[in-house]
Amino acid sequence: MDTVSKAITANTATANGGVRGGVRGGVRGGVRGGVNLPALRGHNDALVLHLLRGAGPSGLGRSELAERTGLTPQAVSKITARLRGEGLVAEAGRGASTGGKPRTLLRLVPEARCAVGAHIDRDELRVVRVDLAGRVTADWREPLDFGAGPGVVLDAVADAVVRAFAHPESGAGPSPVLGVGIAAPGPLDWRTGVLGRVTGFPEWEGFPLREELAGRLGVAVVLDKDTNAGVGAADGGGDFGASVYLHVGTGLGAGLRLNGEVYRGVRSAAGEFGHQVLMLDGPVCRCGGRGCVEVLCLDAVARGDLAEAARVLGEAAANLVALLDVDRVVLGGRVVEAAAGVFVEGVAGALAGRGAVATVALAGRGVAEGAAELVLGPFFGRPA
Amino acid sequence: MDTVSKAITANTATANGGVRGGVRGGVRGGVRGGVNLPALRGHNDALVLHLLRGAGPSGLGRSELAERTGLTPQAVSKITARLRGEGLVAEAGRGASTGGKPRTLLRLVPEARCAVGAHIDRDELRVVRVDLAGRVTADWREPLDFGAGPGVVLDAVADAVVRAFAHPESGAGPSPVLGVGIAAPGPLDWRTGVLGRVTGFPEWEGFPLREELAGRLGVAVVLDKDTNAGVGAADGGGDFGASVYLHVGTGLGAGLRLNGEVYRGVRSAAGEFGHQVLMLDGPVCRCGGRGCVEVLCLDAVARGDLAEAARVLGEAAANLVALLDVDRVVLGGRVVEAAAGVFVEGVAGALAGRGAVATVALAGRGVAEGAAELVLGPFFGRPA
DNA sequence: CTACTTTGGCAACAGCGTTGCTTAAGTGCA
DNA sequence: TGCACTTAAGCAACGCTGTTGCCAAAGTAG
Repeated sequence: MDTVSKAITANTATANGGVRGGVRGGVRGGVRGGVNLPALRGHNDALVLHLLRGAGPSGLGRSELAERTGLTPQAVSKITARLRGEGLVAEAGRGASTGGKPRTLLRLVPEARCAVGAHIDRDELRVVRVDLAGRVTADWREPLDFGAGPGVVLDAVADAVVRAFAHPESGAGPSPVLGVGIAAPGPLDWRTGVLGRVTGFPEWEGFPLREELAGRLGVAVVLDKDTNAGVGAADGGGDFGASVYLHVGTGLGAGLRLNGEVYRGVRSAAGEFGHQVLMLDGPVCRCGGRGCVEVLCLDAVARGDLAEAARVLGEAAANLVALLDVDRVVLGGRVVEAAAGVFVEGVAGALAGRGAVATVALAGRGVAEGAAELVLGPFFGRPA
Repeated sequence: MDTVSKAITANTATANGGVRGGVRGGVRGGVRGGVNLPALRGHNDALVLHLLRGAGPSGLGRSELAERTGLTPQAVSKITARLRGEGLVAEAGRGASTGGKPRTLLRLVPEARCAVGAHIDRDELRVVRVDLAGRVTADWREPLDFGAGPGVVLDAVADAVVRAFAHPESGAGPSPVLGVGIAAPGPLDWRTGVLGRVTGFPEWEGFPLREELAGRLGVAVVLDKDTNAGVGAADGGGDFGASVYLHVGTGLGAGLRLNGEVYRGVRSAAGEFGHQVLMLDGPVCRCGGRGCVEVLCLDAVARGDLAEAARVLGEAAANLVALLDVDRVVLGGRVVEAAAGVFVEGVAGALAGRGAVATVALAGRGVAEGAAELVLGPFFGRPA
């Protein structure tokens, strides 16, 4: 097992509440553990890779890396030499001189590794293959009947992912795969990878999707709610901001990204947005409550009053922005996509003066990209 | 400057967005930086101290520390030897044998250092001195007119804190002070320590409270909103839970604790709870909005309808619990304290079946204790 | 052509946790 | 009482990390 496979496997194990030590990015993360030299090295390696990823193809000089990491230039030289040896980093020409020897620029080699992301939706499967820079190098799309149950769906997903494994990178052959990220309808337990009671699909309750797929595919698999993958994709680069992804489809859901990390809550249940009460003693919702955003918003959609639906969504979003001091609100889902302008305008209106901007998610494969980011994130040192 | 002063000063500097490296607990934290050997050592030291703090006076064996940190027993021996040399850790007898040599227990020495916390309320000042275990070793209370402005208030706070500095620990003399934590009415910028526009007290806007106090006192000062200090105190021990502190006083505010850490948002403005809209197009609130929790709840209180106030508060709390997947809701503030039973019952009712419990905060000095915890937290490796 | 500045590698070093081994201090059984 | 076994914990040597001191390389500025 090479270093990278070990890293992602161990990281996944960490996500599972287990092992630590000796992994790239092993210092930060949920488990409050001790740090030894391999963990230290993994952290610094991942940090440098992360900075180079952010710099793009033009790259960064060693001295800039030193300044931004707080390490000495000599330490950066050693770290980058290591990473060049692994093929993850390459030289990218020289920068402009600032009065002395011009710096040698370094860049991430995006083709060195790749990740696969899959979005299991209620009626469709989307799979993407992305390189280390997060760029989509191939994508697939096919109909899927989520209600057909675990057996059928698992076959379809496994087939599509294996196809993605074999897909050649631009020019050369396929890169080593870091792992597979899966986005599925919630609720589900992110730590164990077991599905919960998905509304309308009781046959999935308790199904260990992550474990089953990992067994079939033989690589690390990370499973998360589609809304969490969505918020990860919508704002992949930001280090510390807070953003919210609001999904309006058959229901309303939210993905939260706080301090630059997806927030999942103590039971993986965070982001329950649809049943926020917005009108005390209002109309009865299918959840049994009264005056939930979902019933107010979707009823308005059903009546054809999109402006009212957007206003309701905006008010709920404003609550969320005020409570969590959020930067960005990203809207997505089929209802929004069908009338993006109306919804963005309505939400932006409610958010006026609160310091947050409303945008609309790129339709289609965004959630699948976010699923791939579930794998890339830990590789670049984000807490698993 | 001794190691500890250096640690807390540097940690405070980190809170301020600046320096890193060579500090206790230097590995985790907001700034995503490189890790060198001193930072690694600081992290492991802080981690061991944290575990010993949680174990209380009975202490922990070296092998348990090894297991819980993931480090080797030998590494733990070296670390604890260092900490014993600094007087922070001491032996605490022997544990029961499990078939071999019984383990030598180690415990935190709470008197080795101390911290001071101050709660600046609108009409009262409370100051506590706490030891490393978080126990209050002395507290003071005096009337304060926050509206008298920065000059008068600063004098009063500085006097009270200096008095706390000199207070002898039980038995021996005063312990070295790690720093001072200040809780003040929000809004304020936690990173810079500058106050914002506090409702009803325009003369405080833009006042650099943290800097001014640090200059006068000559020690590290951390400033945070009273609600953030409140949530820190309410659940000081928990490592990973999520809890919310809801304060009902002249207004409604919330402190959020997510993944075991106080969440402050991108502009230090998180926890804006009072103006969550709970009744679309409801009664007009002083904030200009309509149907905010604050106007609904406080109007009910004014009418003497505490049950309705509690119900409204409960519904808003339920929104928050659902959205953030929170463990615990802690209620505080004078309105709650005046009728704790009614409010706990009302909120607990709304929370039924959501997996969160409602409790009431210890009245009085709780926020000041939380302020002291702002200083202790970084010492034990919590992100500053 | 001659300073001067900046970059970045080489070599020696200090300090971290780890490994291998030894000693200490108990339990359990004959 | 004696012996084997188990667990705890320290000593010494070690490997590997980033750091420091030094020097060569490669530009700019006059």
